[in-house]
Amino acid sequence: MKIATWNVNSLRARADRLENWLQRSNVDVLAIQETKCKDENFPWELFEKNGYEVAHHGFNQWNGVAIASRVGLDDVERGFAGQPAFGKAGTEPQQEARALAATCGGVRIWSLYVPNGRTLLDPHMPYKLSWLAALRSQASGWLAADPEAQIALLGDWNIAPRDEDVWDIDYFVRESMTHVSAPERAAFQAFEDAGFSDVVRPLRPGPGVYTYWDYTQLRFPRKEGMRIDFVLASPALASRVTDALIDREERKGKGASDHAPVLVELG
DNA sequence: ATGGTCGCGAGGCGA
Repeated sequence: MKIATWNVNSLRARADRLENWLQRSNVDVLAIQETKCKDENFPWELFEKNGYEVAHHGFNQWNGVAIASRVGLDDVERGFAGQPAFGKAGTEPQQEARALAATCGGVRIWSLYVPNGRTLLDPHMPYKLSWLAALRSQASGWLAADPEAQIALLGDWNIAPRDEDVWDIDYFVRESMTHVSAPERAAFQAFEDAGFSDVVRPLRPGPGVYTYWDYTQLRFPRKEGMRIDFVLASPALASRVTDALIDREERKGKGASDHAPVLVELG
């Protein structure tokens, strides 16, 4: 079985590329982030005609997560228990469309779009950290309830856990950039401490291996990217991994998402 | 080329 995660940066804008990619990648399950649409604008037929069931969670033009599967799609869950909400001062906090789960081929799949944080001093940064802490708390509970559970936490984590995961760590530190700060890295490490491991890095080690390249500043041709999209697997699932791939080719050309798909093969 | 980007949705925000 082949599972993958991809921040598509708008499903509608990426419909043709996504369809082509589904056909050549041969994935069984795809976790999608940043669909950027509500259900009524979702391209349901794109998935159906290619043999995939699909579940979507999206309120508006922001965020949005989906799971497509051709090995079953059961027990769909929108958001996670205790998922923090966010609202600007004076407005009602909203739980954003950033987490969606389904059981596909015996694996509990989570499609996750972790809040960006924006800047180190922005209110979105404590939101990001509390969001991650709340998810980790839930994920620890799933494993405690069943240590043999096959769980995959896939998505855009908006964290570069190691210095080699950005093209120039000195620049990030000097400019007080997000994604590399100690609290963000600690929030990511907490998942590994809870038993969820990055199953791609051992097979696709850095440096210089990235999943995201900013549209601006010619980041892609300059090979200035970030590794921020991850597949974290529970122990039982991690033991099944036979291969992994970051599809850098998909970042090329006109009309590409700024993220590349990340794939994991299970035996 | 001394700036260099997208997408949504119709001006500015988010990444």
